[in-house]
Amino acid sequence: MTAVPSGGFRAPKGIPEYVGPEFTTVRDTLVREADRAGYAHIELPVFEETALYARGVGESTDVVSKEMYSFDDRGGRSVTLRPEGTAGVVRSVIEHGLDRGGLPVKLRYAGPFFRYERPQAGRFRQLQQVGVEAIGVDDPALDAEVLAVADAGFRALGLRGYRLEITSLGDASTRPQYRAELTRFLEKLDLDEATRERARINPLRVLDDKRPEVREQLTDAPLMVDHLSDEAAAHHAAVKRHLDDLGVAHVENPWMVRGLDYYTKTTFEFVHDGLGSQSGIGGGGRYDGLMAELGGRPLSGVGFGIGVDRTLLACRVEEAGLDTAARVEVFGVPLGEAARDRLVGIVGALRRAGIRADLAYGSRGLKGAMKAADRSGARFALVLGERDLEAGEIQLKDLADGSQTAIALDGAAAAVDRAVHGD
RNA sequence: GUGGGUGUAGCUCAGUUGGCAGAGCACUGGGUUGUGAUCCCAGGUGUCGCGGGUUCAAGUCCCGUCACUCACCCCA
Repeated sequence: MTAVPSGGFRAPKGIPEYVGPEFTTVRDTLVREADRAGYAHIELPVFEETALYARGVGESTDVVSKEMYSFDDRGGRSVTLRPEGTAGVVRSVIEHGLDRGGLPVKLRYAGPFFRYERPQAGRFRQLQQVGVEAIGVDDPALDAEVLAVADAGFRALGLRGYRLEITSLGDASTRPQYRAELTRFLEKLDLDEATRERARINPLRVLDDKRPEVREQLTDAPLMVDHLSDEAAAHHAAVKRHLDDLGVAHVENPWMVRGLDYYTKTTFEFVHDGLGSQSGIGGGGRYDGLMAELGGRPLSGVGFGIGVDRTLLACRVEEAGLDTAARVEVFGVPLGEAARDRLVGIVGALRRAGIRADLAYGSRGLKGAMKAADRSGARFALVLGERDLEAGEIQLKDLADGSQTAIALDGAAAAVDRAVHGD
């Protein structure tokens, strides 16, 4: 990274900044697909009381136990910068009784989340997510819809090099027995102390260890998908059938685990292979117990979170979805002060007409101003000098083919409007 | 939290056994005081990440530190 002069400020560690249109293009494309499926916008607090996450996300998760930005506010209340979105959405649904109307409640959100982690490629302390939640209906078709919305977002960006991995984490009726069986299996393995500790906290977590020596030992591990209740198994089969109907490609990955405790039944992750270690560009699943856990009615929900930062990285890797739109459509090139004064008014009129326009400020030479026009991405340059002022004209130059025509100064904005919109 | 790698111009980087701080790109101006994207010419602003040490001499060697980065872990 570049050196900063002593005394210079820099952004806090692990916090990315976005300059230019790429970030919003990715974020808004993902959001648009949720809008199409009828998800309403919800704007949530960026911090909540700490207990919400401790209870909702789960004390045993790494996110809660060692990655939260928690602090006491001036009133002595412990608050936490939101590490994920689902707990906040569920809290809001309960608090405002949104689940008393028609179900499911379908909401989508976008914004920054915070986790105190060691930064890495695709891993930030302030991460941007787009997410949806559909609460109140336990229907496998809804799981499939959520997955289809995420998939449509990635495809709308032109992404192709990702896959959807899916599995079921079962429900409360058989998970405890499975968990006990897995624990007995893991106890027989040759594992280091840190991994044993993880197994004690949550044995499922060990299943997706990436180290080859651990993976080898896990090939015969009991899997949740083989221990599903009849209901969970039927749900899982139905989700996959709906995905096939929707044309959403997916692969079963029975070793996949989510790091957040609230997931049940359907869980999934979108994986991109071009990103190095942090390959998950989105993930989520169904949560049967979260509403009740947070004091609401015992309703099931399903949702996803997509990492906008990682999706942006994936777009760069695939060179997809990031056609940089021109900053403006028309660029004014004045020669001299009188021309500049007149162009300021014309550019203003163009903007009022809904045309994106800019002009060369300062005292640049003609050549420099033309260069600026070129860099702006504008299709047209409006060149105005003394000669034109005397003739009552302005030069409209098509920067794509170099052709130039004189148009009357009076009503120039309307003429430019016609040229921009194709005659 | 653990383990590697790297810090030189706005960006990407070169810099020999320790001996004058460099290139390309970008930027600004000019060639053409009325025309961009091509071409030619000119122009540089760097605490060589920071602090200490060794040396006649440190971008270069040593120690520390900070930052960035990759992997583990975790997850989006």
